[in-house]
Order: sequence, then structure tokens, then C-alpha cells
Amino acid sequence: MTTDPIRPSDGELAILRVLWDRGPSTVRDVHADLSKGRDMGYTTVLKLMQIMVDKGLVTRDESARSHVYQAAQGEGPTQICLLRELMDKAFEGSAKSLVLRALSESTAGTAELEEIQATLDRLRKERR
Amino acid sequence: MTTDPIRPSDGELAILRVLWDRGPSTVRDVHADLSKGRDMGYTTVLKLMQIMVDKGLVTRDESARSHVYQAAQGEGPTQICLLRELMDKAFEGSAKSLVLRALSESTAGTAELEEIQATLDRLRKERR
DNA sequence: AAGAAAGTACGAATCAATTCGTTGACAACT
DNA sequence: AGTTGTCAACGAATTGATTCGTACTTTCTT
Repeated sequence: MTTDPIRPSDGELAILRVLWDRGPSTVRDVHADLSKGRDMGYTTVLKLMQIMVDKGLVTRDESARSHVYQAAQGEGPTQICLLRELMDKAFEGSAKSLVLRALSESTAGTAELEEIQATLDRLRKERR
Repeated sequence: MTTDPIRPSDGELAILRVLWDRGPSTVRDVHADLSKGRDMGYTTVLKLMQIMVDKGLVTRDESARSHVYQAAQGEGPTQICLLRELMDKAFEGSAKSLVLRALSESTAGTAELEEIQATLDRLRKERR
């Protein structure tokens, strides 16, 4: 059995996204990537990633001088964890009302709506 | 013109939910409601609600000795605001992938799926 | 070998959210 | 009038996330 995904903070999530994108990376890599968007010091990223090791959000390979970090949990499980949290906090736990709200404001194009449709069809078959 | 909904913190959101539910309420009312779930002091709720007045999240009628508070923004706009934030933070801004993820893990029953289906159909017609 | 460059580790400052104790005002009760 | 209860206001402690400076180590360059 695997442990439940741990809820990452905002900063941690930003780092995880880089790791999911790039795969195993050094602090320098992550910092370079993150610096495109906003301005933050190298040691800030380092510290955060060290904390993430402690929390179990990432794993670290220390065999080389520049440690190589890797996301410990997948993007999907993390997204689900965050969705569930929001669902509980703001949608009374109802996936339906969350999805309806998201759809009602969505800027998704026709193609994307088709894709959602397909998933929905599949789900309904499974439920039968 | 109305200002954009302000992102409430977790504690603030819990209070807003009570206000949406009950309508205009005193601190005592809100505290009573919130106390069912978790244990928090009266002054904690009071303080939070005072802060919320400053932030513009709620309005306050001070004509009676017990002030009466009211949510300043609707539930819908707030949910949209929170969804958009999560979308940006964890789904690369894509409503589609958020919805797909929510659906894939959803425990929604058949009836609820039907309802989502209906909304989806309507949306697709509009897009045409 | 000396110095610059690139790393990690760590402590401390800051900031926002949350929590609650205490105080003082006002009201209700006796 | 005096006591008790209810309330708003405020200050202070706490906690978690974030930020970065500084120190120390290792590696690379000259």
C-alpha cells in the first residue's frame, strides 16, 4: 500500500510542476526554470526542496555533488488530492457541483468539450 | 462595476459558508454553527469576521448591539475564483484537465452524471 | 597551490493566517 | 445600586510558508 499523497503548499507545488515536466533535476535546473516566471533566489529554492525531502514530497539522489531531485508522487494523485480538498472546503464535498461550476465558466473549446463528453460516456457505462 | 471576488482563506471560507447557508447572522450564530464541526473559541470567530469586514468579504450592520454580518460576495463567484486559482496552480490553466481529473475520481452517482451530461450538452450547443 | 565557482546546510527574518486572553462597554436582572 | 452576562475591540502568541544571507565544502581553473 502506498501512503496518501501529501498536500503540497503553493511553493512546493510550483517545484513539483517543474519536476514533473523535466524529470529528475538539480536545484539549479529547477531554479532556472522557476526564475523565468518570477524572481526568487537560488537558496530559496534549495531550502524549499530540502524541506520537501523531509516531508517526503521528493526524493534525492546524493551520489553526485549536485543532488538530483525527483518528484515522489505523480501529478495525477496530487491533482486529485488538491481537488478533493477544494471540494470539501468549498463545494460541500460534491464532485458534481464542482464540475458543473467549472464547466459553466470554462473557456474550453469544442474539441475539449468533446473529450470531456467521451470520458463522461465511459464513466456512465461503467456505472451501469 | 463590481470588484472581483476576493480570495478567502480557509477560515474565512468556513465562515462564508455559514453565512451563505443561514443568511445574515451574528457572530454568536456563526460560532454556534462552526462549533459543531470543530472546536474554536468565540473570539476567534469574532476576530476573523472583523478582519473579513476590513477585507470586504462581509458587510456588517452595527445598528443593533449584536452586529449582524452578511456575505459580501455570492457563493458562485467565490467558487469560480477558487477554481480558477487551482486551475492555474495545478492544471496549467486548463479547465479541461481539471474537469477530466475530477470526473475520473468522482464518486458521483448516475443521476449526478446525467446532470453533468445535460450541462455539457447545453454548452456544446452554445458553442456551435 | 591559490583562487574562483558551484554546491549544500543552516539560522534567522518576515509575512499571513489563526488562535485566544483580557479589557471595557453596555444591558439585563435582583 | 450592584452583580452578572453578552458583546466588540484589541494585543499578543503561535504556527506554517517563504525568503535569503552567511558559512562551509568540494571542484574546477589557472
